[in-house]
Amino acid sequence: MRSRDNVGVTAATLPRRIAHLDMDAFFASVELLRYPQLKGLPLVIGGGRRRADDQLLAAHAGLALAEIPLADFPRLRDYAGRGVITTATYAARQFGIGSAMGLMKAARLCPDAILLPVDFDEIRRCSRAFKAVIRDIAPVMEDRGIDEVYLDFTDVPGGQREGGRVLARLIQRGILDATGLTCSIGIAPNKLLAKMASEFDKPNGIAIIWPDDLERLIWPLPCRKINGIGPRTDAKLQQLGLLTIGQLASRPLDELVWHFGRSQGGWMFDAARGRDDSPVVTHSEPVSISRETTFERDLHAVHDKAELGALFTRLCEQVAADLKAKGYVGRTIGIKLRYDDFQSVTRDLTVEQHTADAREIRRHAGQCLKRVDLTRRLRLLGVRVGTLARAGKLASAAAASGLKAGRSLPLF
DNA sequence: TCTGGGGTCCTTTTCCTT
DNA sequence: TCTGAAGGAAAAGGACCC
Repeated sequence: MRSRDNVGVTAATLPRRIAHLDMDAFFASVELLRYPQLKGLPLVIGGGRRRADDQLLAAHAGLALAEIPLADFPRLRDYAGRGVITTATYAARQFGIGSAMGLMKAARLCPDAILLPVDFDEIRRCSRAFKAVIRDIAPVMEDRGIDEVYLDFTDVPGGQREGGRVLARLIQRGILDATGLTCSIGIAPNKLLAKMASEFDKPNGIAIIWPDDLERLIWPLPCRKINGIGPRTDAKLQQLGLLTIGQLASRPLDELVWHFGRSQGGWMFDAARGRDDSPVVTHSEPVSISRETTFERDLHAVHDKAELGALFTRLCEQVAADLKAKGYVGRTIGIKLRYDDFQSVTRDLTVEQHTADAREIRRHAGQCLKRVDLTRRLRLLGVRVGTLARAGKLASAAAASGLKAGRSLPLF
């Protein structure tokens, strides 16, 4: 029996109703609001080292954005550099273009596709706007990044009606009115299933999963559809002949633990059965703050010493600025390098005093740099600060200790 | 062929102390 | 003094996500 309307039940017996909301093609949709003339055309968002549309905007100053002629938009074929695609519209995907693909490869597949850089300020503004709408309606919200959230409908008034569909519709309408954007919502007894459900009816859809839908709707899906099974784990599962979630669910716990370890094996065993009791987390503190950059061309620690040194300093300054802007200090300072063969290494160092000072960060990060092989060519350099604490709580202690600004050491 | 940037979490290794 | 066990913290790497 299915009780889809739970009018009159007491709070203690309300079944969990968890929603996952995912904005539809968020980055591309935000651009289409500005440039409606691009609707239906192959559009790629990404790159961004150079603002490909700067010239466009400069050349048409005074003209409404919607009136800029199509012929003047930057095309994929004109791009030179190392970027990857953040997102592509369906029209672009028809050419075989997809997220995370190198832009140079995409340019070969569809040279005429329009290329726009990610406008993070605008994206963040839209993100705040749609989340504000949601919070007004369903305040138990877990932020899962720029374009998606989990919601706990269980105790929201009306959250149980039609299994959550009524509330979901209300949220969709509110977001559309406030931002002009559409989203897809999946509702299920837990986050795991809600996340899968939100993909069932895209775009602008609502999908509901009930406990007894597991075999019919979930088990035929590939294992990769489980949030947490990525390309590596999926390849390993395929080697074991486990292609679908149903096949995964057919394996005993000890077999999965044998192949994947206690933690991951146990988790997969539950996930394949649609079990997940993780809560909707409404508040979280950051664990680390970092900045990294991939160079236009591979650099060498000796031959490109000046350039690398300047980049390194800038990364430290950016991390320091980010820490200060967000009100944190940290005491684990680390670096990340990527060599020309794409091998990555990290080194870090935990110090006594928390800091958000650029010179201090550079000094400790410089110590880390001395512990890696700098004879090979580099393609990426990053700086990270972890073991964070709220700046305010430590401010007085730092002042009392008479913290001195560190001397910067010659590096590179 | 080509592979960004900013994160989190987990596992394994290493080092230190008792 | 040497050795080993055990446990914890830090370091390093890897997988995954948006």
